[in-house]
Amino acid sequence: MVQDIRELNRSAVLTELMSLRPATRKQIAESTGISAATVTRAIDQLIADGIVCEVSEVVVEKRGRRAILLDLVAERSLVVGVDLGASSTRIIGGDLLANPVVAVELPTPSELGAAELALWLAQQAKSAVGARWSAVAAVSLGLPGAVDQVERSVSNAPNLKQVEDPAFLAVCELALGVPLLADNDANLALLGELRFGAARHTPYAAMLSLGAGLGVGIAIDGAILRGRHGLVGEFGQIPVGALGERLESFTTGPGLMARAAAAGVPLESPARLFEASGGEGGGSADSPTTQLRADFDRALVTVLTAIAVSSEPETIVLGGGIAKSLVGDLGRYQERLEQTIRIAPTLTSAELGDFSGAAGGVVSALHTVYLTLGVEQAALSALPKTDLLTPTSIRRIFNQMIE
Amino acid sequence: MVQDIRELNRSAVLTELMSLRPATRKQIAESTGISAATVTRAIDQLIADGIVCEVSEVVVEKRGRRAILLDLVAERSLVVGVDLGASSTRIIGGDLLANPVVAVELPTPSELGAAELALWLAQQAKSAVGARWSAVAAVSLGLPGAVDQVERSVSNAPNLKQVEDPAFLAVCELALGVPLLADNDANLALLGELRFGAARHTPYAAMLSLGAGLGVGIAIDGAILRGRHGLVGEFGQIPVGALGERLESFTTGPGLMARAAAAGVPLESPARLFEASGGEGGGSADSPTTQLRADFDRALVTVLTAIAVSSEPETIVLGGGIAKSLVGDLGRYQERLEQTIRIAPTLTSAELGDFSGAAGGVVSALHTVYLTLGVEQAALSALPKTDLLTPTSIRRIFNQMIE
DNA sequence: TCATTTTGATTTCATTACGCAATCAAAGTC
DNA sequence: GACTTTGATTGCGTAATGAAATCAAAATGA
Repeated sequence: MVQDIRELNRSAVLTELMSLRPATRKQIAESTGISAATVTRAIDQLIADGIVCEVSEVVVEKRGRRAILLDLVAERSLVVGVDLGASSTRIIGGDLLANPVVAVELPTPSELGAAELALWLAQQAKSAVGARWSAVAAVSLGLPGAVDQVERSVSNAPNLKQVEDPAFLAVCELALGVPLLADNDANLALLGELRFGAARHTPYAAMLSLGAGLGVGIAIDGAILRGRHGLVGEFGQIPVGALGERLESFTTGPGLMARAAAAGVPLESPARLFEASGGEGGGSADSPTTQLRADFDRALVTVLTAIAVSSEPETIVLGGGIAKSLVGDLGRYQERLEQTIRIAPTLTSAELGDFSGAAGGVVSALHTVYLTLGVEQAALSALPKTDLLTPTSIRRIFNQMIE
Repeated sequence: MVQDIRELNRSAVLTELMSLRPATRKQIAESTGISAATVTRAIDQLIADGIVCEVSEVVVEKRGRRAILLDLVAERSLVVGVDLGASSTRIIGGDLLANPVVAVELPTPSELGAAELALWLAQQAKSAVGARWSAVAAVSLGLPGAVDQVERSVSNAPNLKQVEDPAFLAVCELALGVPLLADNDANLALLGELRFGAARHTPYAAMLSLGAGLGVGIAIDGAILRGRHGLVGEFGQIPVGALGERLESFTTGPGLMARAAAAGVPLESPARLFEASGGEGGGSADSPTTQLRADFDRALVTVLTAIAVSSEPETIVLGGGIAKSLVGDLGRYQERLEQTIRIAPTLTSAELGDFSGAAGGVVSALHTVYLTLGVEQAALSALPKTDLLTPTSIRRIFNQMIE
């Protein structure tokens, strides 16, 4: 136990460095309360381990010896975040500071079987990262379904059935050859937005992903709330309406299409509904389209309220295909929400767009790597502290990769 | 930092003792991994501080020196849990092992103003505990409203408006003269059931309190989920139904009475609705009563589902006045829930009955006292480890107090 | 009955890692 | 060029630990 204290201090020093991020020994000593002597010794160790390096001297117009800035050795390893959607797959690779080095978007070959899809995914990840694949320390995978973290099984993924096959994750991890984390796509999208996007200013946030399915991610004090069976967030299952229809039948793409068909309304795509019904008074009153839209609106306010009272997020981030059609209406929903609940969360759109999930994968993978380096668990929710992963940096890397 | 390690070990030893609870030095050494020498030294300190005492020797048919059992000094201080309901107030006082020493039930003088009610409450608590009041270390108070833990303010308490007045808590704490914790009554009831009642076998549970209001408490891994403004659990605000009515208008006492009146059904009390409409086919089909009951059932399944997907509890405990009328119907709701959601939580009734809230107050107060003694925060969710606070022990003390 | 065995608690002692303070290092200032 | 200032490093005494030896208290059995 007496030698444990050294390990403890090493963790504390590393954690503080990660949070301040470039920092001098002195700063770390001051903010941790650990003596300068011990900080020096811990940093020596961390440098010897190749985890930390001296960057450059601070340039300040001050007397005295220059302080030396320390930082994490970003190139030490890479992580990869993958968002396997029903139609598109996005992959982002980044270094230990979440600086993106790879960003690709591919159509998901949803016709493949479980094992084939797994192999395809592994192949795409490897070829995207290229020569530096050997440096990859972890891959995090977002799936359009409920992921049981205990059993490591996937369920309720109607839009990409094959990932429910236990072989999928097994083959995938085997083919990748590195630790693979799996999670619900809304959880990862929230993690992405939480660190780099619309929710970066608050640790209490939720993500509502509206597209082919309805997914919800909830963050409490920066940590994603995961049920034992990954059921948390399945708000689409809530029965609403007199007939006991599920909420998702009013708000998801397939649900809307089915309802339109039942009402005899021709609808090419869910997006058309939002164009047609427009803002307040588009379309004739009482037309089937207006009715569909009104049902959608009511269901949306219901989910939003349910999310609000279940974890009291400061912000609810809307993402997914359908959310794109709602950007202009956010203010209206916000108003209705404020009428419904006293302290309503703020509604915003996903800033990282289609890449929130993959970006969240990077974050989630980084967290496991940080833990192995000795960063304190409790500090993870504020890490990585970086502003390198932004919509523009992703877009830049993405465009670079295309040519 | 080097002397901190001693404090660290002291905490670890005390925490382990609390979890094993009567335990010998050797057991503690083994389960903490701390050397026997250090455990002895830490225990010496704890005994000197009057926190721990040697109880008796273990009686085992074994050779060798007898091990000495250690335990917390239960009489060191008392805590009090108060559940201030709109109609009844319950008070339980217990020692550091949650052994109840006082249990009373009083009609709430709801006609009093904020300050008067506070004084009345303090007076009742003091007189219930009697001569040992000076030993009271903390009081925890459950209120029928949302309690903001940051601002320490109460809101949304329509059934006992005066507690929203900032003066209420201030006067109350002042009059009590000991630290006062305030929380939502459903949260405390959950805490009570979680440690001593229907949810004692799982750390993932929720409480649905149905009575004059609708309150929900959520526990994640044994810890009560509290939003910053205490809004978590206000599931009654969720709009359901085509007219956007709030969920609570279908399920709370006042809501049911209002709906009955609107439908022209004479209803003496909410309980009558459940007698009248009975199980599956009581009353004539399509009668207003049947309709009311059907609306209630649908709303109930909606809340239950919303609770289930928001935190994935293993058990949902039903408490409050209306829940008493539902005891016989739990199986039916359970079935409907299982049809709605894949892995449905188990529905149970509150085992501590009307005293869950006060019992939870005892737990919550104990937690703060434990923290001051040096118990590790993370261990609190499994403490106190005791089986002294039971429905029967409460009832026994309660009856003793009456004569 | 008394040495022996067994098991729990305590004490002894070498080791470890810390923090304080002195010292060294590297800059600007006068 | 001596002085001052500020950051990093090193020497040293102290505190707390763990392993092992010792003590304590019980049952066993010749």
